[in-house]
Amino acid sequence: MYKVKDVANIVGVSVRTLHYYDQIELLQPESITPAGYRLYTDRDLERLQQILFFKEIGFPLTKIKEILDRPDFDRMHALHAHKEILLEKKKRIEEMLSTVEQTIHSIEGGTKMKEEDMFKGFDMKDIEKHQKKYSDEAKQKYGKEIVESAERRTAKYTKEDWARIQQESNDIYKKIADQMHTDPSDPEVQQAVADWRQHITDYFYECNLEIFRGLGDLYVNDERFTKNIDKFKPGLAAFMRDAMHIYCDQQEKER
Amino acid sequence: MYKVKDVANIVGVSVRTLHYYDQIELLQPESITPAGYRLYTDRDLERLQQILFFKEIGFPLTKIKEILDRPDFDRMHALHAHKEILLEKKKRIEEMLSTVEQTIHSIEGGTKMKEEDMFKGFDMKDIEKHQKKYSDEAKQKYGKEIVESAERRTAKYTKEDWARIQQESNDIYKKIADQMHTDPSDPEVQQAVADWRQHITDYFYECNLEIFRGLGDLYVNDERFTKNIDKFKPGLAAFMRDAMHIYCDQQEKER
DNA sequence: GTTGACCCTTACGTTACGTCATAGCTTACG
DNA sequence: CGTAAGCTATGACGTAACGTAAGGGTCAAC
Repeated sequence: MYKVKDVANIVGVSVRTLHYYDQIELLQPESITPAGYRLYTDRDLERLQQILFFKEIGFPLTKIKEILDRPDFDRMHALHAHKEILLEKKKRIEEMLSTVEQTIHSIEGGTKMKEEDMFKGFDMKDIEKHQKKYSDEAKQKYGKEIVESAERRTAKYTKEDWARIQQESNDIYKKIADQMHTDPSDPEVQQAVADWRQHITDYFYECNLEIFRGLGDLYVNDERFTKNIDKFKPGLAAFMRDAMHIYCDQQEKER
Repeated sequence: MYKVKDVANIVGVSVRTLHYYDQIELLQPESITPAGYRLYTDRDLERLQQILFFKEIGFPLTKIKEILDRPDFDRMHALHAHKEILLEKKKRIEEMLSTVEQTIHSIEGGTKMKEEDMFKGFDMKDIEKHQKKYSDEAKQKYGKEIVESAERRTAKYTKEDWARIQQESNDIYKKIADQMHTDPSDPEVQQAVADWRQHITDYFYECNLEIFRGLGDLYVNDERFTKNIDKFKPGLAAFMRDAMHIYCDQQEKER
């Protein structure tokens, strides 16, 4: 029979932790004295030890309770699922690290990094400017008419409209960026690309396949586009161009 | 002038988040209507964008507030410090992953993994067994007398005593493990090693330099010791042996 | 019987919001 | 001009896993 502090010293946790585990019914001492003192047995200590093992590998206490309270619980499945979670977390942290390092690097490099470069454009003016770029480029390549019709349409948009449009386009970018580990011909990617073309058609101009293909090229040939797009994820611009080409090839074949 | 929902849509955060940022004075709208509506300006949006950048790389909001509120704040230092934190987290997760994978592997391998292998010894009996190992080994190498005197002493210990002793020895292991990035000759390490010898002398037997040095060798030559010690941190056993050797060399020189 | 070392419960603080609940404001429509 | 839809606001509780008092019993020893 061990009292709280004995247990705490033996396994190296705090008394508070034992109180808490008692409270959430994760580890309740086998007996209690008339004075209310918790008395733990060796069996309790074993359970605690198991709790600590699962805790060490990052399981939340609720899961641990499930695992320990139900002997039929599929530990193997739990471990695999948990591994996935850990891999996700690791990826997140690695992304953070890479961003931090890039930031440190670009400050050290004396580039001094204007904030406009550092952050994605977001407000109405930025979106307009962004669109202007498209327009100018498009003018040279596909004639004025389309562009002017686009400008007539965008001129009417309220700031709420712009917000929604921006949001929607961000979503598409993100969806594609999330699929960069697969192939540009992947059905999910192709669906997102189709959405992207539809988005442009809906909000800016009738985006035929010729224009769409040219737009894809623009993404890698014009560094203003490349930089902006690659902010979502490095390499996204090139990936999108490939996906857009594949999309156009397939559409043309279908006719 | 944007209302909360406009801002939320534009930058992709929730209204609640904006309320919260207002509350903790991280981002307060430039003006408020008579009805209490928050009105954000472009300047506010820029600040929000910066907040999101630092949040993305994992800074806590309190730090972000410091960074943004004080233009003289050393961002470079903050970034470096933050990088360290991220590296720590990454290490933790990688350790978890490795343990999870080991566990999965040993279950799959049909080894079925007895709990004694899976968990560190912790209770009184385990500690005693653990000590027995020392005793047996010591018997072969340094004769019975010392060992028997140790056993006479340890026989008197209560479970509280054992708990305290175990706790203390764990602390020493941890202290040394924490210094593994430095050299075994590092003063802090050497101090901990001295503590370790004192610990053994205090609670088990008069640990002279010859015995102490031999004990260090045991830590890497006997896998029962190695495995137990390396549970604190892989490589700890070897590191301790090196540190103990250096300690003994110095002590012998001083005479 | 009085220290001193333990033990107990209660309860707030932590992080960054999500999720109601309740209620006031604004705007478009009939 | 009334009203319903769609905003907005302020609480306030919940989350995870304890840390940290506060205030107050218990037990063994001197």
